[in-house]
Amino acid sequence: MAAWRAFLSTSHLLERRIEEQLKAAAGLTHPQYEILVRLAEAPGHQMRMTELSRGAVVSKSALTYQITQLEKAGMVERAKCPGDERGVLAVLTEAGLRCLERVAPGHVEVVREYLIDRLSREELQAMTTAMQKTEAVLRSRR
Amino acid sequence: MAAWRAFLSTSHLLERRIEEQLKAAAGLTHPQYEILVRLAEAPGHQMRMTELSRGAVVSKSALTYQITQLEKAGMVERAKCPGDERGVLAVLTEAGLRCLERVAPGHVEVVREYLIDRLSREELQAMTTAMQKTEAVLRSRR
DNA sequence: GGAGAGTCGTTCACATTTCAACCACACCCT
DNA sequence: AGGGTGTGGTTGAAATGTGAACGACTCTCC
Repeated sequence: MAAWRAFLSTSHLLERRIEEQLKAAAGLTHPQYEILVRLAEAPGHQMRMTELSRGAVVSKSALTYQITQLEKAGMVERAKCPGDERGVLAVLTEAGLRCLERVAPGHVEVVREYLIDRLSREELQAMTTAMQKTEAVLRSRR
Repeated sequence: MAAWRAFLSTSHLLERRIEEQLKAAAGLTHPQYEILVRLAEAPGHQMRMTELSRGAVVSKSALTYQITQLEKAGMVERAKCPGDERGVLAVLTEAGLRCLERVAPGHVEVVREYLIDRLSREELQAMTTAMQKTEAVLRSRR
């Protein structure tokens, strides 16, 4: 259980640290940042709402809310989904992409500083496979 | 960065799974459960508010809220702190302890099922030290 | 070709978290 | 003593998260 305790505390502390950094750097929340990242990686810089919410970062309704926020900030736009009349596409705007490019280095820096660079290659490897195993199980269960 | 991605997704997914289990088993939220656990472990089943909030589980004001909820549920009581007139002690009640004892096995089961038991001894060890290192750094920084 | 079941995104009501401001008390220092 | 500073806990407003319910659409299968 020590493992679990450490995991829990660390993930919360790290989450806070990241939130703080992102807020300071660009006024973004962590969920918002994750959304931008995923959109930037998607082909055409766009993605279906449901698909986006499956990233485990946010629930469906939280996503609706966050996309609205990002739309107000001019970083994302909604578009009709061709071929599926109910669907909505979230599309990254130019401004959104630029913002992401501006913020990403600082974010990565924090993650490295507190997590990645503290670990040996073996530890990092072990943690990654551990996380991936668990992730796979959790995803398959629902 | 794959490591980070995996870590992030997994912690969110796991968090949801746990929340779901606790809610079903006892109508508790995860933060509430953590509070009960820490109180149960504390000498005299009691702890200062601020100390409790340093566990990284919740912020000060969130703690005030949660303790109020737990008080309504009869699982915790507030008491004056002898020797410090401003202080408040959160005290675990009999009912709170019984509830915890009833719920804990199920909770532990979930954590084992999804995280602990999926890992080899070495992986578990590596992950634990990794988490502890990071935790130490994060705590020292503030 | 149409009924029923499932999916998509939004909305609602509500629970919770955050941040800043606040009051009361403790501590320090002379 | 007693003023300044710090700490402990609470509060209020605002932001965000959740789950259930909804309306619109698609799909499947007869």
